[in-house]
Amino acid sequence: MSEATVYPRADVTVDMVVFGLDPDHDRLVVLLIKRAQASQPFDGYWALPGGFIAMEESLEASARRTLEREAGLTLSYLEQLYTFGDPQRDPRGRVISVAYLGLVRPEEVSIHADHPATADVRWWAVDDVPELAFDHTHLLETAHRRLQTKVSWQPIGVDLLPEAFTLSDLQRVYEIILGRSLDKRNFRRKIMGFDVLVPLDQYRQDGHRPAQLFRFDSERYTELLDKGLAFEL
Amino acid sequence: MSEATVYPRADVTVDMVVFGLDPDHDRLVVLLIKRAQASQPFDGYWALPGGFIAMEESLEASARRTLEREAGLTLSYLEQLYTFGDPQRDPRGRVISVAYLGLVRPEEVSIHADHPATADVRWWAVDDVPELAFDHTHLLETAHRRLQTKVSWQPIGVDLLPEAFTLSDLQRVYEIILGRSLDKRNFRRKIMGFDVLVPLDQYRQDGHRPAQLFRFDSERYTELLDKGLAFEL
DNA sequence: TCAAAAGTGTTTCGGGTACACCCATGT
DNA sequence: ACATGGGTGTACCCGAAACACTTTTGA
Repeated sequence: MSEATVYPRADVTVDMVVFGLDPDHDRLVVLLIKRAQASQPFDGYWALPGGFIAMEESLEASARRTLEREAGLTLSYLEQLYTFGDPQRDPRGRVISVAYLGLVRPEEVSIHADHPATADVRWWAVDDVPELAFDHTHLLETAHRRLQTKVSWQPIGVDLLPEAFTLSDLQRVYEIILGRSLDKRNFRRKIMGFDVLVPLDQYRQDGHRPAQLFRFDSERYTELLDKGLAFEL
Repeated sequence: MSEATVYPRADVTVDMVVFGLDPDHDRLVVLLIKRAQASQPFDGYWALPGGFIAMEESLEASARRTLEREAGLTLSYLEQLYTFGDPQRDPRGRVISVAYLGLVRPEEVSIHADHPATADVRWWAVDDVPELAFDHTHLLETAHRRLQTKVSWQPIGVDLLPEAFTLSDLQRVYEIILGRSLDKRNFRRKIMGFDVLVPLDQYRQDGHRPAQLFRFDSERYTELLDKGLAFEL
């Protein structure tokens, strides 16, 4: 509620916790950026991608732009996570960070999968990240928890998969995120009961019995929500 | 992630959505402040209490201080709600608002219950608030929804009541917040099953059969959470 | 004695969970 | 023929929801 103000102002940044799936589809990965050797503090540390907000754009637009600029990525899902404003979180001064949680499809993950050892932008397995700059380890943990709870009442698992996917793919996503195995029959019954997956006229052929491919029907999902029906697990 | 920066900076404020209970214990109320007639824009409109963050204090501390300063209130519950950063939300310039959701006990509500018609700080029934300044109607709706969902999996209903309360008091709180009536026997069984209410050696006498008073045992509740047990409804 | 709120158990129903076998394909 | 993942149905159990009467007090 600013009257013409004389208050000193904090910097406002957006930090991004972007999750994807390993090419092997068996681990959750997160996008990190290596800070330049010359940039004090935390030089050489890995950190979450982020950047200053622009004056004329919304926070969400800042989030998407930042990611486009720093990693050339397009998100399939984006939600605001939390705002971190501890006065000590950045040693250089008061920086308030609005953190966002993002998800990408596998095509996007492959963008930085090339030279993992040397590149300064790369995907890291979530349970094997190095020590991060600033309070970013804390942000990452917060995002991971949020993903785990959210996935069980919103079908955001599909945003980690290609447009067309099999039920086993989807189950694997849930198992990876939740960190426990699920019963195949119960999972299928549950998911199909929501009536938000539509079968395609395609099957995946991979040396075994072909698997039915589905796509997520987001209109149907919106209908469901409006009707007050809850997606659960 | 600021390097020594040349970016223009946005203002950062904290806006507070503080809920309480009507003295009659039958409505949810929210604290509003009337903007001075001279303060463009939205002069004379009612608005949520709020203020600029101080450079050396945390966001949460800013929230509590703001409320203390503008209304002399002490909160029994406080949580970050969401950060609103639409470039157009304040016509005077870029203002990013970190919104907080707060709850107060009935003693605090009575502070501004005196001369409701004339005072410039007063409690309003949530489903009867006037048109608010800025995007505050939107903030209020967001907070109200959050309260409704949160109350069903965290026992924050107790933060709207005095230290000592009866089971009927607590049930009424839930009914007011959720907007529907609950079965008395099921409610009691459920609540007592969590083992977080301890009976006091006191009864409330109000012209009818005396009612057992309880207090909320927050240590026990923390234990529960650690054991992974979930409070539900 | 009446009005008003406090307090108390049992039955029913539905969803969650556990569980094992056959099918289609490629090698 | 065999290995690999795809696909399907049923029984049990527990927690949620529905439901009505007795008790205690003040007026």
